[in-house]
Amino acid sequence: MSRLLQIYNSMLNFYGPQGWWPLTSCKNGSKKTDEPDNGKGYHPGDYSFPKNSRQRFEICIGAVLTQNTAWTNVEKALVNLRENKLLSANSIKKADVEILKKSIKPAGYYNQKSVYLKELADFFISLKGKVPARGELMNVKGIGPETADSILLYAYNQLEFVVDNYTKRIFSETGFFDKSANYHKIKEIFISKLPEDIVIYQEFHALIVLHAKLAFAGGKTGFRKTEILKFN
DNA sequence: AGCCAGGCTACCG
DNA sequence: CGGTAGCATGGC
Repeated sequence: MSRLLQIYNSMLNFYGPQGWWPLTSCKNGSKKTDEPDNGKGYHPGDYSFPKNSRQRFEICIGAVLTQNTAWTNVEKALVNLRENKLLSANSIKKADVEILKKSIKPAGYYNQKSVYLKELADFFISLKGKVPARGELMNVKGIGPETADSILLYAYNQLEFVVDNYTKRIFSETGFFDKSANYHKIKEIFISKLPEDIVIYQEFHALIVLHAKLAFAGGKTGFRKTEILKFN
């Protein structure tokens, strides 16, 4: 077993399954899967999401809205979008851009992100339900490597490992690769050391984010190696 | 009062 | 090409 897989198993054992991607429109065990959840919207241990096209699209726009932005702010934006009936590709496509901006304002960068959401809606509609290729996803303005992989992994259950700043920071400081390693290089390292398993890809990224949030919490001072090494 | 958050684009040399 | 300023809000 690779060291990365050992770390994954330890983290999963310690924190438990995270149930990413969080959906405001899912309620675990509920028959009505398109109604607002009264909890956080997570579905730990249930890998049957997204259950429909609307949930798939919600993951896509959440992936854009959370760029360099705390998820708590994204949730506020998603609630606003829901209240304004703007959680579907068709409604965002038709939406007045000022209404759209106002809805997503809590998630920040609303001038940029409103354009990104419009582009994303057009693209989503053009897919007609098909799974997008990574390259065409990245041709959509506002979708870079991480957002593309998040969408593919969580919205389309494709085997793409997601590399974010936390992943880079934690695993470079613990010697898995150099700090200068680029996105593709880091992604390849994880892919080469892990089984080809969607659940592992989904949970590992979620666990890394959770762990990083806790390890860095309140802390300016850099990441402490002992925090990740305890999972070794 | 700052610093930070699950990045990306555009532009710089 | 690699590097980085700018984008914006809310939480701590």
